[in-house]
Amino acid sequence: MTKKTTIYDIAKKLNITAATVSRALNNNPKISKSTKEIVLRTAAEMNYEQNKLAQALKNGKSFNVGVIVSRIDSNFFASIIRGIEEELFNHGYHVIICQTNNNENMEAENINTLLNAQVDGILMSISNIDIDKNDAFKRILNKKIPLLFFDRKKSIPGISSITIDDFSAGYKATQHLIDEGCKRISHLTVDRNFEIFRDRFLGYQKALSDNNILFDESLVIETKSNIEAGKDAAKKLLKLKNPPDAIFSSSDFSALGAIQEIKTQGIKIPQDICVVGFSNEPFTKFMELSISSIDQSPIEMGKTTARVFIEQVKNKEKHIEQKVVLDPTLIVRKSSSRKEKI
Amino acid sequence: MTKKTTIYDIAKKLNITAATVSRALNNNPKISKSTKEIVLRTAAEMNYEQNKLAQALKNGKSFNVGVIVSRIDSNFFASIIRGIEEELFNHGYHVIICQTNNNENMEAENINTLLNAQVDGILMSISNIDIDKNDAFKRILNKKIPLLFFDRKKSIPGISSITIDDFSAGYKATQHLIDEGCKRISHLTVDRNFEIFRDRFLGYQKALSDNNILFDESLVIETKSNIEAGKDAAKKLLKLKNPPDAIFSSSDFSALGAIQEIKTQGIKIPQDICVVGFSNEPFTKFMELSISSIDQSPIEMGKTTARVFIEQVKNKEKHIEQKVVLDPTLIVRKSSSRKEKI
DNA sequence: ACACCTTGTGCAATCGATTACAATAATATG
DNA sequence: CATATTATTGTAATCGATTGCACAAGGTGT
Repeated sequence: MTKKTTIYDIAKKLNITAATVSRALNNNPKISKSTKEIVLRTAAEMNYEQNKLAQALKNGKSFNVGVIVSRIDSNFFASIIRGIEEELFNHGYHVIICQTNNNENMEAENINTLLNAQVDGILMSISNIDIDKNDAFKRILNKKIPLLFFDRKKSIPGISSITIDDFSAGYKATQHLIDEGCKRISHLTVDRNFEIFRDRFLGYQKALSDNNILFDESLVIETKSNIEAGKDAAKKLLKLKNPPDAIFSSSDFSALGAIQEIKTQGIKIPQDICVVGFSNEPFTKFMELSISSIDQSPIEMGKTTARVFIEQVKNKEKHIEQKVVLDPTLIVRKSSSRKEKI
Repeated sequence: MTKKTTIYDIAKKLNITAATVSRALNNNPKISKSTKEIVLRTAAEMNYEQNKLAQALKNGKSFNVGVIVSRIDSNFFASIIRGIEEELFNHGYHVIICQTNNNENMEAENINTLLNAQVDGILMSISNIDIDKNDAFKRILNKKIPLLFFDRKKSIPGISSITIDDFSAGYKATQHLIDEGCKRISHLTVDRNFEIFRDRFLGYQKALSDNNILFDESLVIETKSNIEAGKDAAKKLLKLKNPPDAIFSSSDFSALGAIQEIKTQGIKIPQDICVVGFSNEPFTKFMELSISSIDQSPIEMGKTTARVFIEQVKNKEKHIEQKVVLDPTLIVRKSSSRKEKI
């Protein structure tokens, strides 16, 4: 008796039609109360469980949503996914996760398999920039299922996105450093071809000019987002004839690397150099020399993404493009607190 | 033309049957080369993509696997899921994630919805202990789909599990502390009703007795796995007439809390008190006073879990119970290195 | 030239649920 | 009491792909 019971089994047992059973289970008003009762009771007795697959095939709705990120074992993405899952769960959706490892081919492959699996939508943080040539994207757009970008977006007409205001984040961080008395502020970025990194950079630049500080490209270093890269960047900066008195990094990891290198060289943080990171990774708070950082409220970002998706599913017709921009929060900690706020 | 093309569309265009198209696409040897060629070409031209849902309904195989954890935004679980996803992707499976937040009802609910979604297997880290009364489990067992436990398991005949050797981990950590010269070793645990915590405790006990150190229950504190709890535990311990000279914590977070409290009280680590945590959370490595910990190689655990699942799917008949026990690694860092190894 | 075997396709049922339309029974209306 | 109306249930097609069985055409052997 491992065979699962279907509505046909119930129908046979009650000498009625599968159609009636289906209607009774769906609480169709056309079915009499007595029939509904007996069907429900019998279904329970027979341990009936709806086969979502059959249902999905019939209605063209799988109640599965694909989420694509570069990697899930990053606190930022994991938190976003947590938010997405929690929100979608309440609407009966399941989350299928895919990782690209920043590989363009994986991205395309994931999109394709998700589409074949008939997901009802795809939520993704884009990993590469030159997607246009990639026709996996065309497939999504051809199907009418919602596509949403979170965090890393690409500007495509009609496609909604949920991001934080990276420009504002860059501005806030820089302004804060200026407020702490810093004059020569360096910026560690990753790749300014990406909107998010360019915007952070632009915010940084704007804050400088708003405070009449001359922008100096030699203080900007493009580097990877890891500790080693941060150390290397710090080494370069400290070798300058006129080294910086602050570092605003687009990554907590390179910020940490920079801090380690700076301390190794006997330079004091925050007295000699202030440091602000980005993403509010858990470790920034735990350090003895806690690291100031920009919080992107990833769980909220995930929930918002999910909510926008739900909206789009409900209003199939009005495919309104939404560009939700969340406000980042600067979290000031010891690495940039000369004034003993904390 | 947003309508997706099916094998029927291809069939109509070529004046053949859908059956033939299906066989051609599946490279069935009964189909002539010429037919195969034209079918494949036409399929490509028409942008045909297989509807996995229909296929799943027919074969009873969805190629979806459910993964249930308490929360995804924990480095440990996220890494496991990363491992699972990477491994299963190569076999064409997708991963559906569910979170229970350690809520027994959510656990049951997730299992039920996953089963209704016709997943081909469920991989989970169990969150509550008294599952027996819960009949969601019976449903899994009644269906013949594989159920696997990772990390937190429950001993159920016929059910495989992938865990680390928690006893060995507890033993190693304790032995290490003893080797560093510690005599009064405290243990922070969470809930010894869980196998994993009990085993760590038992390993701790065994190491003590193997070294002729008297076990003292007053040095064992059951506490939550967070920083505050760790601080509180440390306070209690330091108030003892005879305080410990080492702490082995079943959680990196409470270890961190304990460290913070100990330092606040002006006591030196590792000179006065050595500390070893558990899980090798990323922050343990980043701290200036880096924290010794037990690495559970979560990615490997995830991959192994996925592999065992694949095996079970392939040998449907031989439902061999496997109990894979991975070897934990003690990572010695500053918090317990009196001998300046690092 | 006839029985027989290959090879390649078509026919039709199936997976499980949904739903427009038809049909029947029950009740109401004049 | 006949007809109109309503309440319920049944019939059958459909979603898209798979597959056992039947069948036709061509080839082989005698």
